[in-house]
Amino acid sequence: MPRRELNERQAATVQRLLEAGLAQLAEVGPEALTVRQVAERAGVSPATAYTYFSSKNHLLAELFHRALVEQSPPASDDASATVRVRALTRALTDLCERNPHVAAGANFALLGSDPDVQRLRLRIGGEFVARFDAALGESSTPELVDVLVLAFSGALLQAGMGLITYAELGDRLDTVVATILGADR
Amino acid sequence: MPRRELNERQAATVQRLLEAGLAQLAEVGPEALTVRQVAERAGVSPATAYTYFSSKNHLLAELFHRALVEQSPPASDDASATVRVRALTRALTDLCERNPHVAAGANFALLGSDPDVQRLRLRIGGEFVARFDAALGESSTPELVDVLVLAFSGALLQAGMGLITYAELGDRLDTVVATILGADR
DNA sequence: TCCTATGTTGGACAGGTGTCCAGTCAGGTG
DNA sequence: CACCTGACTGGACACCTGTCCAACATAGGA
Repeated sequence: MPRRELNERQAATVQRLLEAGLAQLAEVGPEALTVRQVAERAGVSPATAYTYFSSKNHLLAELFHRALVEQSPPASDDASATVRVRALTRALTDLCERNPHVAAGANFALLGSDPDVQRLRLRIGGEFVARFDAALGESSTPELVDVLVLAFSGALLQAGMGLITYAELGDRLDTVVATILGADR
Repeated sequence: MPRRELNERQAATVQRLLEAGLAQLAEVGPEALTVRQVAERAGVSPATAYTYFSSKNHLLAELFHRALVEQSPPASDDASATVRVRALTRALTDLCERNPHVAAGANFALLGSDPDVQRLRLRIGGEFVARFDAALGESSTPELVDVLVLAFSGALLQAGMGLITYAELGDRLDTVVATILGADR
């Protein structure tokens, strides 16, 4: 499986698959999306799609991962940690709000046991930790980062399950951040 | 679909299905589990299984829900809210630790869009909220309950994804609870 | 005793997943 | 120019899910 070191032609194929995945996701949502549809949309055979993405979950997870890393974290230099962390959660929830299907797709895709999904899961988790740590700045402690990341994942989960909308998520997390950091600093 | 008001015979069938589900879950895990295997194990036809459980996810979610409500929350009357909340998280993580397959099953089952799953999701979410609220006692505020439930779901999620073990979960949540309640009360 | 409601069955169905592999096709190399 | 390597194809495969429905069995009422 040539998942490393893609040549130009392969990279183009992957690109087309990702774009087709995005389009298909927006049209039919993550559950109804099928790998074969995406392949057809990308003008590629299903076998080829499975050459680059080991599973539907892998494809969905990759779409989320791309969206995440393409959005660089806000470089807020406000004096208050609360403000900086809120800027971060806002940026992340806005991302989900703008791409609700991608977020929803990631939601169940990331639970898969496929090794490729596992890899992405770790990357995404690490990215969250790094961003919260950076936002906390000198206020950062392992405990605070941990709580923030856990609460944030929990919030994403609830949004993914449809208990709250991604729009409400932003406001709700403002309160959460205040509650966690409020008395503490 | 007679999902309400089961007569004795039906209740017995459901019971056998749930027990078979539990056994199968312990043997092969949530992903490899198939409805037809469970039906066979229960000595029942697949069609019958689908009469009572609208999907594999529904079955898994029901197993978790039963485990949850069968375990009554600890009636700790310690003076400190932190201690009481910790007693609660301990009880919950112990439950998951004793039934890791059930917890893992619930983990992806509860993300499903099946209406029956949705119903259970709300019930389970409500149960968490009620228990945290009770554990907080007079210290309870909507914000605190919210943060605790979010962090707790996030933690369950991470455990379900295999980032941490259910055993570590207990210790980790002790720290989380302290961080959230620590300065605040 | 017969009859009828109702729980259960078996098997077919459409559609999905992920795998496999012999075969095609184009571009760079000798 | 002929060749070969490597990306891509297409179609079959095993197995899953969830649905449907005519047929069957087995209670309890007439």
